[in-house]
Amino acid sequence: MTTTNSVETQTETEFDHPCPIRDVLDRIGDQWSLLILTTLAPATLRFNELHREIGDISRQMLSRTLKRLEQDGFIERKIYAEVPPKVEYKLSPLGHSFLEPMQALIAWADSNHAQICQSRRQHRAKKDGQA
Amino acid sequence: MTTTNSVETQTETEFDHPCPIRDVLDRIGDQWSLLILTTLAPATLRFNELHREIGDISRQMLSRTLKRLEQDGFIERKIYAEVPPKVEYKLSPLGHSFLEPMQALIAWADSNHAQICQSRRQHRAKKDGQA
DNA sequence: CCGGATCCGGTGGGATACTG
DNA sequence: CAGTATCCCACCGGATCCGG
Repeated sequence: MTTTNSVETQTETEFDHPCPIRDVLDRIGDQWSLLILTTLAPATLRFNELHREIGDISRQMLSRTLKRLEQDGFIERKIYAEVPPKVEYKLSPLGHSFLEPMQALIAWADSNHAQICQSRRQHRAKKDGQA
Repeated sequence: MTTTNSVETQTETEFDHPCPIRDVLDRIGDQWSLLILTTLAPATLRFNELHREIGDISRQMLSRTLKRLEQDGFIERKIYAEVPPKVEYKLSPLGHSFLEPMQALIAWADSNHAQICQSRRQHRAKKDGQA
């Protein structure tokens, strides 16, 4: 196993996660990262445009998630020295390349979501029947 | 946006998540699901075999995650009416089909992990330089 | 307009002990 | 062997208020 969380009791876990897959998924698996990336895929957007576009995200989480995505190199942030401030976000080449394999997964999710829901209902039915 | 978490104040969120991608990622994005699936991909395993194989997972989480994966139809569980008990876990067809697009993502993570780490270090360096 | 700071609840996940 | 029950903490994410 490539886990090895052994010694590092650090609260950081910021860089050099030993397992690439885990590392990537930890970043992408959160509530918002992927949604932001896909929203940003077709267009460069400003902060509040993004906020309106996504709708049900708090400004906090948007800000926080954007920062992480930027740190990880998925998106690029351009600040215009204007008043009022203007900040634009866009995907980096890395971000775009990430979305390619991700598209396959998204397509899979779309195709198989119904089956998953059905499976859940069946198990739910069994349980209710027993109880 | 397809989020619509509107009314459902239920603690469950068990079935019928409106957004397929979110739904799938919520299940798969946790610490253990994917690791279990990949471990189970090449071989059918018993509970404790799985436990040893993964190593740093608690039995609780193993049990809990297996149950969810089974409910969602990713794995199948076969109980042998023996003493001592014997339970085998294997991927379902759905589970196998899921791993196909997932492989692409795993490959991507492997290829680009170094770049992500580097990007993190650069940002870290910037911050430290300023501070 | 673009966020940061703070508070606070829900949940993921570990440790341990117990059951069938 | 294959789990469950309980406790407990860390962290994610929402709400709100504040600053540049």
